[in-house]
Amino acid sequence: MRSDLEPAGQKKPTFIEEARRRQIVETGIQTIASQGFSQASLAEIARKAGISKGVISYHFAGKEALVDEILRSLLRQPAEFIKERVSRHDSALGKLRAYIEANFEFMKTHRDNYVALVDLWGRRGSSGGHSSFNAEAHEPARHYLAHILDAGRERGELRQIPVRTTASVVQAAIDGVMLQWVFDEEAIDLDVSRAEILEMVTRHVMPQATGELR
Amino acid sequence: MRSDLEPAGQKKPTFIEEARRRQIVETGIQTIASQGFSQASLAEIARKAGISKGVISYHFAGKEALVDEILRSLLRQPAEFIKERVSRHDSALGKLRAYIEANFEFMKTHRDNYVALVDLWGRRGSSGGHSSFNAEAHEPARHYLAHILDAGRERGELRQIPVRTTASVVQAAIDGVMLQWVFDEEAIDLDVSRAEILEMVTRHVMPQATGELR
DNA sequence: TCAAGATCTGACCGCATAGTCAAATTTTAG
DNA sequence: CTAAAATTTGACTATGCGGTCAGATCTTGA
Repeated sequence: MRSDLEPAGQKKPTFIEEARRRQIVETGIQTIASQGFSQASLAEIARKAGISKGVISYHFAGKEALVDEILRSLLRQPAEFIKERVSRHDSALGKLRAYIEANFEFMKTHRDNYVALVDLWGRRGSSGGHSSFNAEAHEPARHYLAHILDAGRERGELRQIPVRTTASVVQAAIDGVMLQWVFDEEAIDLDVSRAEILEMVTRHVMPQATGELR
Repeated sequence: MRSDLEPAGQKKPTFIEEARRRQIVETGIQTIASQGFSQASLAEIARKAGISKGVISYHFAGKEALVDEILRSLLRQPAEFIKERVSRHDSALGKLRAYIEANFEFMKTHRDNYVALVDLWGRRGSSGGHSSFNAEAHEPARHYLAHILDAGRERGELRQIPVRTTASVVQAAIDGVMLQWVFDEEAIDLDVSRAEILEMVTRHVMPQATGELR
């Protein structure tokens, strides 16, 4: 018998347990990306994974729990990649630019992740209320960016920008392009969009260039 | 008996026909916005509208057709509002700024529209393939913005920017903020975000300027 | 080796859904 | 006014879903 309710933290996540969960999550992402969430039934995911439907119920408390795990995976992967890239730089501007570049680089190699993510954006809890998952999901990114900007502003490296708002807008530009690209891959050139955002944002936060303090 | 297949165009959309369709579409939007698409069954929409479920089937070919009409409504309304606002200006910069401002103004007064829209973004056709609806939906906005920018560039009013890409990025920033706002109304101040985007975009497209206001 | 637990199977259940339809009711038009 | 057409009702069907479960199979550890 398995239980999600261990006394304190995880007790013993079996080898098989971990592997199966990973497999099911991964297959779930692929299924959502290729057929849409509405077609991603437990039966279909199980079929694609080559396992019985009961296995999913055995390893996950329910579909809700599986989708939560999928969402966590979709958010964790790019976050880790981006943080690593940002950490290679010291200056605020370098970090900011690396943040934007890493976002686009991850996009290019993980399209399915974002197609699935957009598909899950519309999700709500079973009850009527809003799922706070999405709200909490984008907050860390804003906070992380704001931290970078704030450090640069303190050091006089950047303009006196409203860091929280600027962080929000920078993330918005990235997300917005990603959305258009998910909807129509042909219509958006990620490299060109990345360069444009980099230029625009750099102009926006730099103290001099051609502009000056607000 | 009613038929969607008239010889050429609509023949005679009855009074009741039009009114009922409007009512059902509007109730559908409210239902999706308040309870999520997954809870927006035909039965629930009918209940909220105070009509029998069969009425929906009578006036719409199926749920797919209803959702298509809802999407068209969600896209048409802001588009009309924004175009009117933009048309009041003559300069490219004026039109560009009016475009951004009108987007945010419409958002503030029509939150349900955007909550519903985000909920419908993940939709696909019943078959596996991608719904081209979303792809086609954002294209007109990009085209419209690009037209404004191009005119301004030709006239020397704006920098030599890549108009299509800039249009895409400007729209992206708006959409991205809208998304964050839909997910977490408290976390986003639309007025502040609007001002920030206006400043950033103005700096980006202006030939020189040291960052002044309109 | 072998018992105990972990994992898996496939049939099954209850339920919500989209869609149908004959009959009832309302609106239209001559 | 009245008959035909348009509209509405509510019960009905078929389908697919998430979830359950008894029993089969595999893994582990002493």
